[in-house]
Amino acid sequence: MPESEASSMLPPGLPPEFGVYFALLEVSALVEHGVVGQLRRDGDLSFVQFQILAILGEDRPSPLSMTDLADRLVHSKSGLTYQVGRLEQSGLVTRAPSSDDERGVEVRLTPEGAALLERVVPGHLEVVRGMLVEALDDTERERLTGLLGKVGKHLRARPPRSARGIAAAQPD
Amino acid sequence: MPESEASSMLPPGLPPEFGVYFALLEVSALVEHGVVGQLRRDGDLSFVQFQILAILGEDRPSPLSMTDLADRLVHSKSGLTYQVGRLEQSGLVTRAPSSDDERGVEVRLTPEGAALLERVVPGHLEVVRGMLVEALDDTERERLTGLLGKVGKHLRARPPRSARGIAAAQPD
DNA sequence: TGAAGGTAGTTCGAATTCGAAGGAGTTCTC
DNA sequence: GAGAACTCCTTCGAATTCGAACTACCTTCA
Repeated sequence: MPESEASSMLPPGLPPEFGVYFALLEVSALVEHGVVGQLRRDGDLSFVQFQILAILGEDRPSPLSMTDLADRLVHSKSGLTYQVGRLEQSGLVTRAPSSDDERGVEVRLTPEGAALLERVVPGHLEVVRGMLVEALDDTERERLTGLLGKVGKHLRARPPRSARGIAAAQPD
Repeated sequence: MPESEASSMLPPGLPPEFGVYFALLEVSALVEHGVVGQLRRDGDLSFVQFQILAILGEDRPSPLSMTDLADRLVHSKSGLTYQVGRLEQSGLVTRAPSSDDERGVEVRLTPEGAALLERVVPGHLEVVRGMLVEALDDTERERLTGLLGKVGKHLRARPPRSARGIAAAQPD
C-alpha cells in the first residue's frame, strides 16, 4: 500500500496525462479522511455538517436559503434537508420561512452554532495545515492553488449535461 | 494575470494559504460528480464499484485480497465487503478462499467484469479528459500532477495517529 | 502443545445518501 | 384571474456507508 507515487498508481495502459486524475483522487480522499477524523473528535460533526456551518458562518448577516447552501455544497437537496434538520435538532442552526418567498427557508447559525464553529475551526486549520500546507513550500502551494483554481473555473464553466466536444477554450 | 489564488472561494478571515484546501475540495467534488454520472449512465456502476473493478483489472494475474483492495481504496472494510458482494452477485467478480491463508479471500475479475470495464473505461477517460486534462496545457498538467504527487507522498508518510492498518514502516 | 494475541473478513444496526414523487407558493401567459 | 409551468423544499423508500462486535484462522511464545 505505501508504494505508489502519482505516476506509479497510474494503471498500465492508460495515457500518462491521466496521472493527474488519480493523484487528485488520492489526495482529496486522504485529506478528507483526515479532516473527518478531526471534526468527529473535536466537535462531533460530520464533514457535511461542518461545511454547512462554515458556509453559514461566513460573516454574512443575511441568511441563506436551502438552495443557496445546496449550490455551495455538491450535495443533493434531500440530503441537505436531512443534515440541516439534524443541525437544527442540535440547536446549531435555525430554519425559518422566508419573508420574501413563502416556499423558501432561511437558514441561520445560532450562537451555539457559531460557538461550536469557533471551537472546531482552529483544530481544523491545524490538521489541514499539517496535511496540505506543510507538504509544500510557499511557491509550490501557490502554484497548486492556482492550478486547481484554473481547473475549478473550467469545471464550473462546463455545462453539466450533454457536454461532449464542447469548446475547451473558455473565455474568462 | 495574477489570479493564482482562490480568494473567491476562501472564506473571509482565513489565512490565504488555506485557499489550496478549498480549491482542492471543490475540484475533487466536481470531478467526482462528473465521473459518477458517466459511470451510472454507461455501466450502471457506482464510483466505488468502478474503482474496485479498475484495480482488479490492472493487468495483474495474481488475485487481490480484500485487504489489498481496502488499502487501495479509502473505504471501510465493511463497505468493501458489501460492494464486492454486490459485484459478485452481478457476476463481475469472484470471491474464493485463499489457498495460502484460509481466512483470506481472493477477489478476481470475471470475463464479464473485464468486458464491462472495457466498455466503461473509454467514456470514463473521455469525461476525465474533458474535465481535467483539457483544463490545462501540458506543462501545467504535469506540474499539477507533480504537486499532487508530492502532497500525496507527504500524506502517506504521515499517518494520522488513529490509523488502523499502519503497516510497519516500509523502508524505501 | 496450547493459550494469548493478532489478522482477515463478515455481520449487524444505525446513520447518511440519493432520486423520485409530492405539497405548497410563485410566475407566466392568455 | 385561472391554469399551466416553474421553483423551493420535504418526504419517502432504497441503497450505501461506517464502526463495533463477531467468527475463524494464523503466529507467537512460554
